Amino acid sequence: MLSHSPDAQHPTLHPLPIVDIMPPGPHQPEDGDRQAELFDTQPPPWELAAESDCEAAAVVFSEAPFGPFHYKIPTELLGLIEPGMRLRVPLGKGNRSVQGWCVGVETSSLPARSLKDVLEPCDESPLCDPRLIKLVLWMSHYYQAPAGQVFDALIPAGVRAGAGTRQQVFLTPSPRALDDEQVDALPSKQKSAVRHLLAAAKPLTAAQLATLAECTEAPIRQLRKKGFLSAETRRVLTATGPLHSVRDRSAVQIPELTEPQAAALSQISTAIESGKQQTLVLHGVTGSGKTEVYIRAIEAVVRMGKQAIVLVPEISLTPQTRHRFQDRFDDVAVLHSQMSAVERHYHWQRIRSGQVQVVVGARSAIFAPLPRLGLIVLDEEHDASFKQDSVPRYHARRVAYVRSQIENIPLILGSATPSLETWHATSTGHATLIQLNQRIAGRPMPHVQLVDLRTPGERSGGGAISRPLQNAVRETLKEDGQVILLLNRRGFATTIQCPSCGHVVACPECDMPLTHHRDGGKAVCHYCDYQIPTPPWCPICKFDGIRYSGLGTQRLEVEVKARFPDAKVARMDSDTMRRPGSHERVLETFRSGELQILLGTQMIAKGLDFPNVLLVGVINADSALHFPDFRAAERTFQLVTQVAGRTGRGNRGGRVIVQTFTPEHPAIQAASQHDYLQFAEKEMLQRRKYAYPPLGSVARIIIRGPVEETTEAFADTIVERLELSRDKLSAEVRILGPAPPPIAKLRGKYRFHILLQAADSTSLGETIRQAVATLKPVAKDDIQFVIDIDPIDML
DNA sequence: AGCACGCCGACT
DNA sequence: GTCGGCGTGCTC
Repeated sequence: MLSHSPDAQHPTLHPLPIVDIMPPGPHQPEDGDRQAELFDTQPPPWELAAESDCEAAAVVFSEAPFGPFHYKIPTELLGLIEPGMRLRVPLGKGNRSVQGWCVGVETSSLPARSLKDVLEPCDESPLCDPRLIKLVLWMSHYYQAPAGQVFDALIPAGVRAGAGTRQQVFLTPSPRALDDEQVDALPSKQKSAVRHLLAAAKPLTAAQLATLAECTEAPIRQLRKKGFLSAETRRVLTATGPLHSVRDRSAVQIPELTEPQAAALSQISTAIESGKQQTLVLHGVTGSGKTEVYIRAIEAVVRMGKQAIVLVPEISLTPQTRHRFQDRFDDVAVLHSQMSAVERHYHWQRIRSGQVQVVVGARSAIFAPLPRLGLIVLDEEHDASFKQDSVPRYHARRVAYVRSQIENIPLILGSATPSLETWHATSTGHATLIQLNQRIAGRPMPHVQLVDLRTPGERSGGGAISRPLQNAVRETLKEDGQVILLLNRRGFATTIQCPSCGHVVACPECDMPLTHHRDGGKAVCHYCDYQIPTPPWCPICKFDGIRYSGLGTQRLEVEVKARFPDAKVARMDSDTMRRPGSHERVLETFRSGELQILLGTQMIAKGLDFPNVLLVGVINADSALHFPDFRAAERTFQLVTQVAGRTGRGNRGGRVIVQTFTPEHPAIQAASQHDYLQFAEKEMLQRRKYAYPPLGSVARIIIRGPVEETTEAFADTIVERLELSRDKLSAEVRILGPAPPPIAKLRGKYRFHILLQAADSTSLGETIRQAVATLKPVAKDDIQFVIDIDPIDML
């Protein structure tokens, strides 16, 4: 790993650059000094041999040892090797040949003897330009992931493998072929072939030339042997078939901007013209027309001859979304998850060649190699899918910010419910706030009614659907309207809530809800492992029917079908939507009006625009609220606000019913009043109290192994080392755990996690880096650990 | 990850 | 005495 093995043994070479970029949020101290120290080690004696000038390539690998290691560029390869290419190099005692990524080429005085030679380049040209390499090195450092693995995340596998391409031999006339006398002396077939090749004025394959000259390949082989033709091998695209379709744009209607949209656009245009990095937060209520603002901003960028990236949550990448952009720009590359390796490679090449104006895609589209990037847009920036849950565990929002810094271009973060990180950045001057407070066409926000489930009369016979919601569904169906019912994620975390007063049993140290353990009468905190015996009655109101369980979508579906036997119902959750395309099929049926009730988890809360949805019901707002995660209130607010935004999109208005045991909770109150500001201010106080982000930094280390005891013991040793490195750095870092996470056992492995908190991400990162530097997974017990910087959930 | 080194037990 | 177990460390 780049940062795990600082280049201490090669002080005569430049250490790898670490991008000096501060994330958004509170100001963080410069750490240049501390980083300089990392490289400031005495050279080993074997390095001090006679020096001579040479060029060296710094190389990182995707597998251990991760490097960076340095290799001499042999004279025959001078000028052919550039940063961003893959190289084949010898590694280890046996000099086995491995592939690595070149991250730098340096001319310096080197102990030439001690370096091995690069064997060969694997690419004709770099797969990554210097700015993207800078981004890779920043990610590798910040997320503590091997740089080689970051490259693998950056460059699609299809591109690395050259999917859809083939090595082909191309023929060009050699000097001898230009000599008319010599050509005239050739046999007729050969003469004709040379003439055709000269006339073609471009390199041809043997097969092509044979067709042109109406001969077989035999005369062409003769010509090569006689030296009339020279051959070069090139990789070319051989895939056939429609790789991208062009849409008919003649009938496209361009909507007029509302006044607030025009005002927002003019602020964005100023930023674009400034030619500087700037972060703009477009806070627009659901249905306020943010996408049209993005499109206009991108049009301005395109007029300047530049290009843009639009990132959207995976779930929003529907044909409708891509058509909105394809309708307005000549050349849009849409990167979606169901793409084949060949398609991906094809679009990647098009993007890199500079012909694409706009790239639309999910998380990984932030790495699109546009040569003249002028703007990055992150729509629904609060969405959790922007965080990758495998190495490198990056957040596209932060990576987008860093890329916008490297490229020196504006970044637009858009949302109806901005993350508190983003919100906080607007109050510290790291970002500029732009508001869109009104829906387009003067439509009102839907009315939100809270149903207090603590009132016994509201619940009907122990079911999930209260009397008011049941009545509302009935009325809506009678009016030929459609209904969306939202049920929160499946209840694997069983929190303990009193059905009488709504109280939730929480940890005194972390303010996290305790969850009930199946295998004993214990209630446990998943942050710090605080434990108490499960209370038999409510500690506040003494009610003795305290409950522990959640509710599943299947059960709800049965209930809905029983109560509304005449309605057509469809269920949408991760279980029923496993097959690609099934998602879109259900939505299409719903749009057509064939279905009356759509039932589902969060995936139905986002971005759907169905004018006939007159009622949205939230079955259990509390299960998200009492999830053991410091972002639970934020999630609840976002969820309720977003799902409420699915109604009132036509001329018939719409309403929302939210069922809850705690209607007085600030997140639920604020969501019911469509009041983001109220929510953000209240929630910020909570975060401040416990120094949770954005008022502090959080990291998490997950340890997993097949045996519970040894896994926990390893977690304990990590904690010891963390404490040691914290004290050595005199960093103010709070270390919690190890504790069992909400998912304590996954795929047969026991899991533990350690949580770390600090005021600034630098000291937190450094504490982990040093603790883990010489630590390796216990291979014999099959115990592994993962570092998650800025975790987005704690499962 | 792979490969060497090295330090203890069972064999020709 | 040596062959071989796998714990530890290094790979430019």
